[in-house]
Amino acid sequence: MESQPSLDVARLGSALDRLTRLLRRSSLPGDLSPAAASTLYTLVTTGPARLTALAAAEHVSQPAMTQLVARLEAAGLVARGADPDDGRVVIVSATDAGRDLSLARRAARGEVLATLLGRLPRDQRDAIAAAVPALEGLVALGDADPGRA
Amino acid sequence: MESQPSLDVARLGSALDRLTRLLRRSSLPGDLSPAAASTLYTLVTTGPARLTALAAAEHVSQPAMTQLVARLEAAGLVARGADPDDGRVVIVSATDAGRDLSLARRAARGEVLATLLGRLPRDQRDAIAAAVPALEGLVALGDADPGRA
DNA sequence: TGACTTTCCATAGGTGCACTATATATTGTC
DNA sequence: GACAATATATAGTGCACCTATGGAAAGTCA
Repeated sequence: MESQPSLDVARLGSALDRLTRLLRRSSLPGDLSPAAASTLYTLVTTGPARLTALAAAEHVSQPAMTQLVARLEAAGLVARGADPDDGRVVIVSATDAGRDLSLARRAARGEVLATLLGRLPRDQRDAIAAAVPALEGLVALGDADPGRA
Repeated sequence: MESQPSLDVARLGSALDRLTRLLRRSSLPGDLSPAAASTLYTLVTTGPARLTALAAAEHVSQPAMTQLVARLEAAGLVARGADPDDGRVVIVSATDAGRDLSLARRAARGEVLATLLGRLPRDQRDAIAAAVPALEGLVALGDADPGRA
């Protein structure tokens, strides 16, 4: 463990956890479960996907994704289509309403974050801004290596 | 909104969300639900508390906290005690086993984070280290103002 | 071609964990 | 000693996940 005194992973982990719970309980439009919101977000940002691929991407079982998509479809947020080349697969895509809702939620969460950030001292705000690419890099590493993370 | 081009709140929010989900699905000892883990963590770090206070702190209903504490008690992680001055209240405290488990989970999550951080370029790692106090400040702001966040 | 295996999705049954509404017990007030 | 307020427990309900299994379509090979 190359533990650097300047980087306390326990503090970082705790702060990340608490910050996310803070954002999660902020009121967002749409009343979606975390998994539903994440799935919709994935569909909006990366385009249509088949059910099994979605389940893998969201780390839920395939039956859970079938149910989740059924709920989203009932809410008019996604549509199910057929693959012309393979009669088994279901192609899930976000509807216009789904896209709008996802973007609205993203914007609302951004508002909350922006409000909090605006009350932070300038140097701390700058420190967070400087860390954003690094945090994204961390996520990319974790996604690429699901075994360890 | 004083939107600075250097701080994309949407990117920050997305990165935080994905990072937390990454950490959440990493295997931790104890098999606790997120709410249970958070409650145990609160008890370990801030000491014994009454049921209603715990429910408020964790943002769940009082019956949900009653159930949660019952599960934690059955697992031997917390103990329920009486208040000598008020026969109605239940004082919940972490047992030694609960304290050990919570610390072990915190350490395990730190390990995962440390592993990921170790594979990040030095400058990015430094950027995250520099942002830790600011992230903690953000959490403090959010906790102090539950209305907006 | 026809049987076998694989892949993709749906359904069934069960569980965990949250919620609202309500009951019970204790405390403080008049 | 009623009465209101507070702290917790119980009942009933619903959502969202899981494993196990079923059925349909596609690929494989004698």
